[in-house]
Amino acid sequence: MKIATWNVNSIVARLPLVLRWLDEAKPDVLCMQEIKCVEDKFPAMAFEELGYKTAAFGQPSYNGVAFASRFDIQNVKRGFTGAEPGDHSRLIAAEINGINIVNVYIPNGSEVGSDKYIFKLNWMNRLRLFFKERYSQTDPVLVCGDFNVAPEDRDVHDPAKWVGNVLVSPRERASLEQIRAWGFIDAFRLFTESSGAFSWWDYRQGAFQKNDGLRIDHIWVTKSVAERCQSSWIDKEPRSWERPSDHTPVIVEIATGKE
DNA sequence: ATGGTTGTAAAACAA
Repeated sequence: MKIATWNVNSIVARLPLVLRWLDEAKPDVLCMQEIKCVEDKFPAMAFEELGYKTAAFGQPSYNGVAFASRFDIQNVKRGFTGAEPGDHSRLIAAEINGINIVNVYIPNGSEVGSDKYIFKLNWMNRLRLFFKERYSQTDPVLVCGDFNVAPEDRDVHDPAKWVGNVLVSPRERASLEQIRAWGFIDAFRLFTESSGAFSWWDYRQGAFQKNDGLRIDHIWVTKSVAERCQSSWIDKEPRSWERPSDHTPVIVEIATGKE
């Protein structure tokens, strides 16, 4: 079973690339972030024509998360429990083929110390509590998405250049580690220890051509899922296509016993 | 370079 995560940066603008990638990479599940549209505008039919069911949680213009899956998408949960009006659409969870998949778009944070930075840290704390209240560490749980944090310096092309910036600041990294410590393992790091593997490159300054990127998109799994992970990798190719998202897909292959 | 690029949506704002 192949599960992928991709911040598509507008599903309406990116639909041709997303469909092309689904056709070529053939993941069983694609978790998307930044769909940037309400559910009514989500192009569900285009996914159905490729054999994918969908579930989306959107809002106008910003944020938004969605699943596309060859398997049934069961027990869909949109947003945190106790969500309030005006909350961003940044989390969608569901049970897919026996795995509890939580698809998140963690806030960017803008600048260290800003209101948006505090909002990011608070949102990450709510995410930590979401796992605590909803799942057990022995459950098969997979959380993936645009975490907007590079966990370590080896996840940054030029760490010195990023000191003092969001995505790498110590408080964000500590908050991310608190989430991970509930019971997650970074699936990508089960298979690749080296630096230089990134999932996002800024649109500016030819960052992609210089591989001046960050690894901020992640797939984390609980122990029972980790034991079934067969491989995990980043597919850089869609970042090189015309009119790309600034992110590229991260994939994990999980044994289900049905293959 | 207080710039640079892209998306939404129609002027800033978010990333």
